[in-house]
Amino acid sequence: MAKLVATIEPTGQCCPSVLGAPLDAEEAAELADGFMALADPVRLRVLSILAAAPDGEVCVCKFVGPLGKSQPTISHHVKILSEAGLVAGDRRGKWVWYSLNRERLAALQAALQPSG
Amino acid sequence: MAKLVATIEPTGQCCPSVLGAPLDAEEAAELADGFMALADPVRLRVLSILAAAPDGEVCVCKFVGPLGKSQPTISHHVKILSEAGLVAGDRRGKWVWYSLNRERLAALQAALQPSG
DNA sequence: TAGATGCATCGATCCCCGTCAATGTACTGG
DNA sequence: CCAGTACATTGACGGGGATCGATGCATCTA
Repeated sequence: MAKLVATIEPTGQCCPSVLGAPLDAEEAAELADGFMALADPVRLRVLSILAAAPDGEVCVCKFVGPLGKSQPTISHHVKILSEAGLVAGDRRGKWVWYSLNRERLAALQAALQPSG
Repeated sequence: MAKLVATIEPTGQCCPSVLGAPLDAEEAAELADGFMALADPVRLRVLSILAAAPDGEVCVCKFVGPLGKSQPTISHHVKILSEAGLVAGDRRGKWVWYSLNRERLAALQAALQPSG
């Protein structure tokens, strides 16, 4: 096995955590950017659709109808998710297939981990 | 033993999760409200200070200096956290002591849980 | 090459958020 | 009571997000 979860030390910490030591301004700003990307119903639904996709990829056109928003609005939200590192797009001919970055999502999840 | 974690069923789910089945509009809006409360550096630092407090309680006056914001601004953010159910205040004479609602925070954390 | 399709960008609009000074409210102490 | 302290609320300002129609760009197809 190539690499474990970094060899967590008792006192150490791999990522800034809300429940660990008090955050400084920079750490807080970085985490806030991540949660800001999650702070919209449309974006959360985009993520959940991606997570539920059998092959882990969804064409942008599959978001417009189900989410009830215009195509520019969907494109806007997908861009925000992309800039936040939560999704990645892959152009294939006319279509762009987006996939979920589960590591990035796990990092935000870890910031809320009770143990710190 | 009184009550386990609700007897999780393979297909069932206790709370809306971003990584489970696609979220409907209502579930997504509810989760988005929670993450919106986390999407600010000042509020994240308030939470982290509360989490790091030895007795789990911090007087509001202890936020103003370290966070470098005015007293009304701090009061504004604490109110948002309170309305989101993430903190609770307890008035004792002149002072108001705030404490962290770790269950509410854990619920948001669970919504990002990889298993669903 | 012309038209159609999928997606991104632009421009405009509306609304909400973060911030602070000023003020209000509640409690304490003299 | 009155002054002071701790916190909340108000009002105003600036900035940015959410939304959509119109438009631009790339690709496919006839």
